[in-house]
Amino acid sequence: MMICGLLFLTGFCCMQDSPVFNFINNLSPIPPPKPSETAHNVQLFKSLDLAPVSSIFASPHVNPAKEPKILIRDDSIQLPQDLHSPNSVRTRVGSTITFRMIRCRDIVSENCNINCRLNEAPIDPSDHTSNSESQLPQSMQNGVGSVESDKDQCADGKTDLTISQECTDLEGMNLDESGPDKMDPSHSGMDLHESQLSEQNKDEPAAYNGDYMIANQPNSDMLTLGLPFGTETQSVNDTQEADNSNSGKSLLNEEPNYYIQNSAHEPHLYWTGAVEGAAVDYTPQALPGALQSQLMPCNKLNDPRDYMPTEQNGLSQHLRGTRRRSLFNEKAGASNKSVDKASDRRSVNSTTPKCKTIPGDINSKPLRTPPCALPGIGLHLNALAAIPKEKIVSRDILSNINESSNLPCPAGSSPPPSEQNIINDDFAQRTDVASAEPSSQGSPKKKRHKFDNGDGTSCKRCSCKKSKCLKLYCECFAAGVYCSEPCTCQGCLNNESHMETVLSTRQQIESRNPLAFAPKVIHTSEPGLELGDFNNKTPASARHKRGCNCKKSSCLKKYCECFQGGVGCSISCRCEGCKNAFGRREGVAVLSIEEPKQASEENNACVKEEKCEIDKQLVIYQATDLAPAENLLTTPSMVECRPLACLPPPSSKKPSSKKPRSSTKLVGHPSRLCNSQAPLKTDILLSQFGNYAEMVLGDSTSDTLKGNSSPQTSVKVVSPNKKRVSPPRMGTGLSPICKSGRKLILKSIPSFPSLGGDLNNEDPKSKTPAP
DNA sequence: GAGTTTGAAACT
DNA sequence: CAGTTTCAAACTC
Repeated sequence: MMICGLLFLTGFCCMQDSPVFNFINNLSPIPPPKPSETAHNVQLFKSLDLAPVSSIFASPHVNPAKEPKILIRDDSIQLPQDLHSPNSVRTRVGSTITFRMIRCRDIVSENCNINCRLNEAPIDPSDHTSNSESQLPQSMQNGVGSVESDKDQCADGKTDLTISQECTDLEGMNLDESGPDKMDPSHSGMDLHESQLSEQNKDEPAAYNGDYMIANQPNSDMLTLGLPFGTETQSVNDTQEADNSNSGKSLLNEEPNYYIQNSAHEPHLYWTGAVEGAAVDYTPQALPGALQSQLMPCNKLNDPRDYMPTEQNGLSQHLRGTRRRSLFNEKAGASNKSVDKASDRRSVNSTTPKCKTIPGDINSKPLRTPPCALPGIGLHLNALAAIPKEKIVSRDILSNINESSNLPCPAGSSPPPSEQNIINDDFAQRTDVASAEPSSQGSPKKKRHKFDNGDGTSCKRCSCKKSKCLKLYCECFAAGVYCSEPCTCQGCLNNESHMETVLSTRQQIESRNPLAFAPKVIHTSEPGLELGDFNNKTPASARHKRGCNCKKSSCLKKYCECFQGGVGCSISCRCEGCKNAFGRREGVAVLSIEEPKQASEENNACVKEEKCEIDKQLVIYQATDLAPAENLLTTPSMVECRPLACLPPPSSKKPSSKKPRSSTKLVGHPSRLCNSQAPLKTDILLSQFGNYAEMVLGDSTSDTLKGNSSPQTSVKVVSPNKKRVSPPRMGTGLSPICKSGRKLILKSIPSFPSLGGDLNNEDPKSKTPAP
């Protein structure tokens, strides 16, 4: 029965003709990439599969219009019937993006909560199982949205909540999952779960850091989810009811506000949402990556699932992690290790019941999922998986995303993780890069394992001492995220409690340099145009926006932003003796000639090595069709879309004071956006989002996300000889994730303000805060 | 883990 | 805008 139901749902979702699909398409200007379709399907599928229980009710907050589950959940929540009505559905759909974002948030927080509950709160396994089981069938029968079934499920209490949360997580996860696998009926169903579970157990020790868990609860949305353990059972029902009143409205009607508020209060939440949104925003090239990254975050979110015995976790993570990961990982063993570790952490943490939860602690560093955490990834790219509470997005994820995005994009491509991104931050891109370096340089040791996404989106862990984390020196601040637990900073003011200070500081910095928070790597809409094709392989499309000024590092070390970002140096660079493996800037040859022969020789050697590695990576990507999208490498910077950065200085943006290049497009990391957003106040955030999104979407969307480009771009990128934007940045995490979902998100997401001059966007003006 | 190096950011 | 200082990451030992 379940299988049939799943198949039915997936089929439904897959159907382009389906109202949902149409609706989605209408929403987003960007043509949904094929992956997206799969993603949707996947999501639906997962929701059903993974969480039969989940179907019960996702967190009341989140009601993805798209997903039947969500609807169901809402119903369970007692949302107004309107919602259920076709109309209601549509409304939701319209707000889908928002919802999704919320969900991401919720997912994270929820996951945390869930974990805590699971661990801490006594739960009757029998109940849980029974619920889940029973629910599945119901959900199946009910189809997308049987309210009643949901309600019933909800009635169960804790168990239900957990389940629902899981479901939500799953949903989020679904996004991540690219999906073909998921789509497969074979995979779907209990079988998958079992296999996955077993794998999960193995792979993921499970210990989730309580820290991660901690986060969101304080917020209203999360409140329900975040109920104190002790009160969980009762609270569940109560909360649900309360949520019903609130959630129903807020979610559907007030989504924007809701979203914003949450974000404002809790970076995490904000992040998650941001992440998705970010994905949307990202340039086309970036988008794919971004989407993935977003998904990744979601995946990371999934991590919580890991805790859960449920099969779901296993599915999402497992699939993602193994496959995607493998792609990147293969590239750089080191990176892989880092990723794995990150994943391990998560799993471990997740498994461990402990929730450090500090229900109320907003300030406390939000959960960061370990950047590396991303399923496949470690996190971040910091971001998602690990998403620090505040930073949520792990660069790992981002990195993953970025990487994926980069690959495909290269031609045109794009972007970014730090963390992830994502969640993470360290992951992909940076790791890749790092890995590349070591190989070339042979200094494997040291690269810090930050969870960088590549660009820092991923979980960044700063260790600021004097800057109070209010300067660009601070990665967290620069990434637009609040400092979180992993940070070892002193006198940190980059937290929610000092939100105003943070914002004002950001504004100051932006007023000084509108692009200060912009992604460091720019992807030109047309590769090679502005920047010109440098002899090097790096596609002109992705270049360091500003250019580096390296002198001693020869652009072969992370000191070089270009290198760090996995992009070649561009004309704008003022570096000396540039040996950037990703592409030397023009004129470098001359410089190199001038330079001592030794240097040149060394450089060449290094370059060759790096190239080889890169090529290998590229090949890998090529090999896997999906990979490109997922893996698209994005430079870390790319990954990092920072919403905050996007925020136009309140007063006025300086047109392009320094760096902005009219033609070039900024690629932001989705994850990053998310991150940045978190810290930002809602108003600002909203406005930023819109603009930012526009910026990103404008050009890039066409390329990567739209799906049009994806294949081609990926291929181009891959082109063996040329080192393109090295995936490196992208971070280890390949988070294929959110490919499809992202698009949706993008549209829904308000456009972000364009960055200074770079962005052509109209947005700055248009910024219209969300209602 | 401590210390050094490096280059961006901040400041003047 | 240029030069200097400050800063924290990257790197080395």
